[in-house]
Amino acid sequence: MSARDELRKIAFWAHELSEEEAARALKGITRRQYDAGSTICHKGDNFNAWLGVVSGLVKLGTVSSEGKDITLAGVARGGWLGEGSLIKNEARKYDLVALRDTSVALMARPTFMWLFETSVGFNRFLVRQLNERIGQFIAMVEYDRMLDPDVRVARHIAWLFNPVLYPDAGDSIDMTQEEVGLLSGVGRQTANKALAQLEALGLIVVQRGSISVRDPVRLARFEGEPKKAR
DNA sequence: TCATTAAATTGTT
DNA sequence: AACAATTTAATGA
Repeated sequence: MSARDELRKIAFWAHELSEEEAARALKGITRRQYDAGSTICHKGDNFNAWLGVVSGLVKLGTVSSEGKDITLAGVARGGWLGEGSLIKNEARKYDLVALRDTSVALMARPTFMWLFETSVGFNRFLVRQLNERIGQFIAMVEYDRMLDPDVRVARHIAWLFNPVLYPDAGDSIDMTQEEVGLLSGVGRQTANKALAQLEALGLIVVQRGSISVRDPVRLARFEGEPKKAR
């Protein structure tokens, strides 16, 4: 099997690379397993690798001064993160925690830098990913001011299925309603109601400990139930 | 394999 | 936030 096909199993951007680049990338990647709840890297660590989520779910967050757990984003399987800290060669700004039993791929910093400096395809992927994330953050600021919890929950779930960032995510994700709440910045109880609402609309299917998306397009565009029908 | 118990998750107030 | 109901996991006969 070619290096590119081999790499494709854990990294969807493999098709952007030449055969030589893929071979070199593969050599710089190691695999590691994390149990549910375990910390992959702490804020402030010098985690010298670029991280890909092969299976499971990783939470990006911090702990506030009062010890409250703040979830900033979820990264679904297929997602790659940490290029910012790698490129700038600085300490991690957030904690990374495995929410489920999670298998990750770690690309050593020298390998990452080599790809970054030599591979056009790799940079195409990086730019696409950054662009997508910026769009997400802008949207987050935008809807943060209209506090419809159903919309917040809908967006956050939809983002976990972003086809640009996580093309291999499939259509279901293992998350409790409490985790949905943490991710969306609403209480568990609110998350519960929102999920029920979204399920009633046929956008998702809620199962115990997991959520399946039925209509990703409408879910991402969901803007709440209008008070008056249009 | 089945029954019992503990733990986790969910639905409500 | 607290409580009850439900589902899953773990244990041991």
